[in-house]
Amino acid sequence: MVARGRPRSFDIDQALDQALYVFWEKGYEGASLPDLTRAMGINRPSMYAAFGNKEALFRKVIERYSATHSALFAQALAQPTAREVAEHLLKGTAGLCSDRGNPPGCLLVRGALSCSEAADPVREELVARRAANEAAIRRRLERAKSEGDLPIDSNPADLARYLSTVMQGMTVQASGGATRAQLQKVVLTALRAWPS
Amino acid sequence: MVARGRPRSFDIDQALDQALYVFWEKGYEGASLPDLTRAMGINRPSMYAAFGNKEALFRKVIERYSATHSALFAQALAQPTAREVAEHLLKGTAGLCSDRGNPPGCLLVRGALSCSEAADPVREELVARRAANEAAIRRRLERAKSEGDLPIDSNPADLARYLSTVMQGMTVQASGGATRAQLQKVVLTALRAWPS
DNA sequence: ACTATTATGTATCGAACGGTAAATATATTG
DNA sequence: CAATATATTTACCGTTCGATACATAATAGT
Repeated sequence: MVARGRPRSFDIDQALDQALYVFWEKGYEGASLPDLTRAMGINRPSMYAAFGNKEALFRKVIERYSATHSALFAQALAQPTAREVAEHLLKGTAGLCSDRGNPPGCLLVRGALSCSEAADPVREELVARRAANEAAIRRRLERAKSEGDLPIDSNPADLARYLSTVMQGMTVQASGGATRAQLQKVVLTALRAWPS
Repeated sequence: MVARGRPRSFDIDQALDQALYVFWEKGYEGASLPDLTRAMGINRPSMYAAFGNKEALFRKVIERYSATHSALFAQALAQPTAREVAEHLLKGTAGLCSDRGNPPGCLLVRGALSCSEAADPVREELVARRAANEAAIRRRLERAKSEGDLPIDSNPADLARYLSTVMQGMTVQASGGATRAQLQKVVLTALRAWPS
């Protein structure tokens, strides 16, 4: 498969990164095509030729976002104890949510929490990805419990949901202007609920 | 001040309630004027005559929403101990977030978490109201601390932010389909972080 | 050089957006 | 019964939305 025709004048991944930033800040529906193409440095037909349409672009952006951040996620789940898993997840989220280089909070939450019917497929995709992340935490905690790393009366599903809730809440906090130091204190408080 | 001219054919508060429901479900930008006027049972010029424009309508809806729910809020803050304040806030939020009669979660979070620049004033209004609610919790906990109802080494601001974070996280959870039972378990876990 | 293929730039599409002008309907006041 | 005042209805405004048709530019293969 050799390249034919006029070569593309922009880098796909670089353009996706620019689009990511816009979607992250404004959400799926809040980001207009002029917003996106301006940030990407291309014009509309080039975007449609390369990515299909707005929704397909968003899905590719989400895919890229997840791939980038799954490393941090996987690293947290790879911690030796459940307690350290929780710590890494919460502290990592606090760090991400207060990274001045990015819009505040998590794209999976900000992307389409509420929207018009037209964006429902996108909203459901984000719901599914949040659920998948929570399920991954739950499975890790189930393993921890079977290893005796969590008390016999603890509930991995409940703990996973609690962690997800606090992480998602941090996105709202960050969107409201919470600082890194403030989020880190939230993490310390939240960890006091962890079974010992 | 006596009524003159043709009388209004609809009830203002009832129309606001219908608009509330639409904004609650779709957010400020996701709710279109046809969505709103259809739910309100009136046509566009009547809406503009009665409320001004879409943003003014939203602000009146928010005002009404806050007034309705401030009762629940005030009741929680009126609990005798800090522990009971936290319990009431979290359990009340879990109940509200999983009320099948309403869209899932809190309007102050769902209304405009991320949006286009055009909706920034509305987003900032919601940020301010969330901050005001958190400040009210903080003041109640400061009082509790001064009354010896909270440990001397506890931090009311941090605890208030933690409660806000969990409550806001529950809105995201509810938007993702979490059930009442699941949210109640989140509350029980979250309360284990509470200082004794 | 010529053809085939792909990307880009311009100019535009129909639909939906928030918002209104103007005419008509329904009430109170004198 | 006018005269006045407000509400509703219809039809429409200009703008922005996501998405494209079409002509032009730039590459590879023969």
